[in-house]
Amino acid sequence: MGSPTARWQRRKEARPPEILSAALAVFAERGYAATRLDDVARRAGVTKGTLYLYFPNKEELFKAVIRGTLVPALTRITDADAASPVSIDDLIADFERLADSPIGVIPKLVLGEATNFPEITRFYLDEVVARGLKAIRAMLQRGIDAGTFRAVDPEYSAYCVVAPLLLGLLWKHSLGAVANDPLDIAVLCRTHRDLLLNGLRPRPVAP
Amino acid sequence: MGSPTARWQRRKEARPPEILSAALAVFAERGYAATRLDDVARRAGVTKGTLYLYFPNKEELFKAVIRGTLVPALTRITDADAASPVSIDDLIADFERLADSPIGVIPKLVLGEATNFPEITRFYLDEVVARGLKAIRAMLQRGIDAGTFRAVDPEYSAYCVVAPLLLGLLWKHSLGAVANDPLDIAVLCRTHRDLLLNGLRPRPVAP
Amino acid sequence: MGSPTARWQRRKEARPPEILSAALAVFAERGYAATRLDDVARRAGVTKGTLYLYFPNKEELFKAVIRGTLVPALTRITDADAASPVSIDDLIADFERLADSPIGVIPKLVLGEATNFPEITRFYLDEVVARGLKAIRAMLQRGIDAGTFRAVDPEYSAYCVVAPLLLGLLWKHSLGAVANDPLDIAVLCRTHRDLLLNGLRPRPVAP
Amino acid sequence: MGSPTARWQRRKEARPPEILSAALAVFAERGYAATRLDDVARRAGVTKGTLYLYFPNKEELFKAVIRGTLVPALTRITDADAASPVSIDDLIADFERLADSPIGVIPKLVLGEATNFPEITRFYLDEVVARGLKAIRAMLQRGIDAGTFRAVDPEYSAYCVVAPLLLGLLWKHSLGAVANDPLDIAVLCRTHRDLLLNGLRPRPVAP
DNA sequence: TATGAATGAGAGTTCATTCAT
DNA sequence: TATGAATGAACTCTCATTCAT
Repeated sequence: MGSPTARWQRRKEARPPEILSAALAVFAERGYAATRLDDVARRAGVTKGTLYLYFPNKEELFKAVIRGTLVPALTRITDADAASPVSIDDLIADFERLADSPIGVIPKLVLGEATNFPEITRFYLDEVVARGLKAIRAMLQRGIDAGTFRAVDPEYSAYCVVAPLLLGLLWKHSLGAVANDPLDIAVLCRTHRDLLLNGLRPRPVAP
Repeated sequence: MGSPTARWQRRKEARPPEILSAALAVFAERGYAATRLDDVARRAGVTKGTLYLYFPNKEELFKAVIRGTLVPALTRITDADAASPVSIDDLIADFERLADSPIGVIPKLVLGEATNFPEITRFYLDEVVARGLKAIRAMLQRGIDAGTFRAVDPEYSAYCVVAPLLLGLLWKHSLGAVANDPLDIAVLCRTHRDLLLNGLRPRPVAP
Repeated sequence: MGSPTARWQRRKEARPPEILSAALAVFAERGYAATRLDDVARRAGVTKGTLYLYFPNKEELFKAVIRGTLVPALTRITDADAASPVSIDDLIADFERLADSPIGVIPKLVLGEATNFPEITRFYLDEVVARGLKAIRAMLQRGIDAGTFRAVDPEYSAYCVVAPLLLGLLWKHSLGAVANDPLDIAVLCRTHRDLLLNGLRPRPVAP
Repeated sequence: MGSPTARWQRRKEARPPEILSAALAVFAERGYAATRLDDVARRAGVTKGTLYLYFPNKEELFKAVIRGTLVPALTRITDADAASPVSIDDLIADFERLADSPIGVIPKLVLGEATNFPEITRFYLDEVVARGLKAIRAMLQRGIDAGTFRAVDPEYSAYCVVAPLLLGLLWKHSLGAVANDPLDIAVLCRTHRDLLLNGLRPRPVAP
C-alpha cells in the first residue's frame, strides 16, 4: 500500500506488466525509433532508470512487448489442430476481440519494423503467421474434404481469408486515427464472411 | 555536364528525382525515424548539405517522397469514373505492377508513420484511399446493377477487394525479407480473383 | 551471529574491514572512477545499500581504504627514529612483504588519483612519503657520518633508494598483469641492493 | 582566416592535434574514467560533436593520445641499436626533456589505466618499455664488455637505471601538484647519475 | 541491521541542421 | 550549386545515492 506521502513504492511484481503495456502504447503511437524511453517511463509511472531494472535496453523492451502479447491472444488459432480445429467464425471472433484490445496494434508494429528487427520478424513469422496460416489451411482442407468448400488452393486462399481481417486491424491503428468516417470492423467482418463463404461454396452442378 | 575542371556538376534539374528515389529506398528499408540523411545523401550520390538545397528538412523530404510517387502509379484507378471505369482485372494488374516497383513500399511506410504524420495520412487518405475505394465501389455497383454480381454491400466489400492485394504488397516489403518461403503475388492475385468472383456471383435460384 | 531464522546477520563489527578489503581490490583493479559500488558490495558479500551504513559515500570509502591500510604496513620505516633506526635491508624486506600483499597496490592508486583527491594525496605525502623519506635520509646520514657511505646528497639520494622498490610495486599492479615475462621482485631487490651499496661505497683513496 | 564574426571555422587539419593535446591535458588531470568529453571539447575550442568527427569514441581518443605522443619523444632511446647506441647521459637528457613536456604524464596515465586497457598496456610494453629496456641493457652490456662497468646483471639493472627517472616523472604529475617542497628533477638526475656510475664502477683489485 | 527497488543527475553518442568555404 | 566541418539538442544508458520495506 505505502503511505500517501511515500515518494515511491516497491512493486517488483507489478512493474514489468505496467512497463510493457506503457511501452506497447508508445511504440504503437510513435514506432520503435521515435519512441523515447522517457515517455514510456512516464506513462508507466516510473523513471527512466527503473526501466533498466527490468529490461536491459530499448531493443529488448521492444522484443518483450512483441513477444509477450500477441501470441497469448491467438492461441485458439495458433494452437489449433485436428483435435480442436478452428472455424471461420472462430477466426473472425478472435480478430474482433483483437481489434478491441491494445495489442491489436502489434501487426502494424511488426510490419513497420520488420526489416530493422529480423529476429522479431522471424519470431512473429514462426509463432504467429506460420501457425495461423497452418490452422486456416487445415480448416479449408477440411471443408474441401467434406464437400462444404470448392477445391480451392488452400495455401494461397489462406492469405485471402486473413487479409480483410488484418486490414481492419491495420486501418484502426493507422489511417483510422485520421480518417473522417470510421471503419466498422464488425461490418467488415460480416461482409468478409459473406463474400468468403460464397466464394468457397461449391458451384452448382449444371443440370 | 560542366567542364572537366568543375569541382561538381550543376544538375539542378536532375537532383530532386535522384534524391527522392534514394530517399524512398532508405525510408522503405529503415522507416522514417531510423533513416539517416547521410545514408540518403550517399545513396543519391551527393552530400548531406545538398539535400537541404532541394528540401527544407527531413520531414518535407519524407512528405515529398510519399506525395510524389504513389499517386501517379494509380491514376488509372484513382481517376476512374463513369466514362472510364475500372475492372477487377485492371485493379489486379495495377497492383501486380506496383509489387514490382520500388514505390510498392509506400503503403507500408504510410501505415507505419500514419500517427506521426497526420498531414501525410490525410493526403494519402484523400488522394489514394478514398479515390481508390470510390472506384472499386462504383465497379461493384455497376456489377450489381448489371446483374453480374450479387447485391453485396459495396462500401465494405471494397475493403475485401483490396485487402489481399494490399497484403501482398505489405508482405513483400516486410515479412518477405525474412520469410523462408516466398509469397508469389501472381498466384495470390489469381486465387483472390477466383474467390472474389465466386463470392460475388449471383446465387442460383432454388428450383 | 543471529538466529538461524534471521534474514541476515548482524555483523556490525565485522563489516567495515570486509568492505574495505573488497573496496581495495576493486579500486586496485579499476581505479576510483571506474569502480562501481555494486561490484564492491558484491565482493564484500553485501548489497549496495549496506555500504552506506558504514561509509557516507564513495569518496569517503576510497579515503578510508587508502588511509587505513598502507600506514600500518610501513610503521617500521615511518616510525623509525634514532632509537630504532632503519637499514637498507629493513627497507627492502618491508617492500618485499608489501609486494606480496594486496595493499601493495596503494601507491599505484594514490599516484593515479592524486590530482582528483588532494586531501588523500596530502595525507599520503605526510604520513607515508615524508616519514619514509625522512627515515631513509637519516639512514644515509648515519652511514655518511660513520664513513660507511660516501658523502652523497641524502635528500635526493633517498628518492634513488626507494625508486626501484616502488617500480617493482607499480609494475606488479599495472604492466605486470599484461606483460609476458614477469618481473621477479626478489631479484630486482638484490640487484638494487648491490648497485646501491656499491654506489654508496667510499671511493678508495688513491695511493 | 575567417571573419571575426564567424561562429566557427573549418580547420580540418588543425583539429586532431588540438583535440589530442586537449585530451592529454584532461586525461592527465582526471584520469580516463573521470574525464568528460565536454571538458576535452571545451579545452580544444570545439563542441562535443566535433570530437566524433575525428575519433570514433572516448576509448579510441584515449588510445590515440597514448599511442601518438610518447613514442616519438623517445625514439632516440627506443630506436637505439649497435650502430647508434645510447648512453646514460642520453637517457637522462631525454627524461629531463620529457619532464618539461606535457607528454611526461603518459607513464602515469598508462600505469593508472593499465588493467582497464590491456590493449594500450601491451602497446606501451612493446613499443616503449621493451625497446627502452633493451637499449639500456645493451648499454650496460657494452660497458661490462669494455671493462667500464662491473659485471652486473644487465636485465634487472636496467630497471634500476630507469626507476629514479620514472619516479621523477610520476612525482611531477601526481604528488608534485600537492607537495609543499618541489622535487628538482635536474638534481634528482645528477644524484642518480652519480650513484649509478659509482655503483657500476669496477671494484678496485685488492693489492 | 540489511535489503534492493527506485531515483535522477550526468555521461557518451548520434544526427538533423547550419554555414564557412 | 555543392561541400562537409561544425554545431547542439536529444537520446540511450549508467550508477551513486536514497528510502520503503
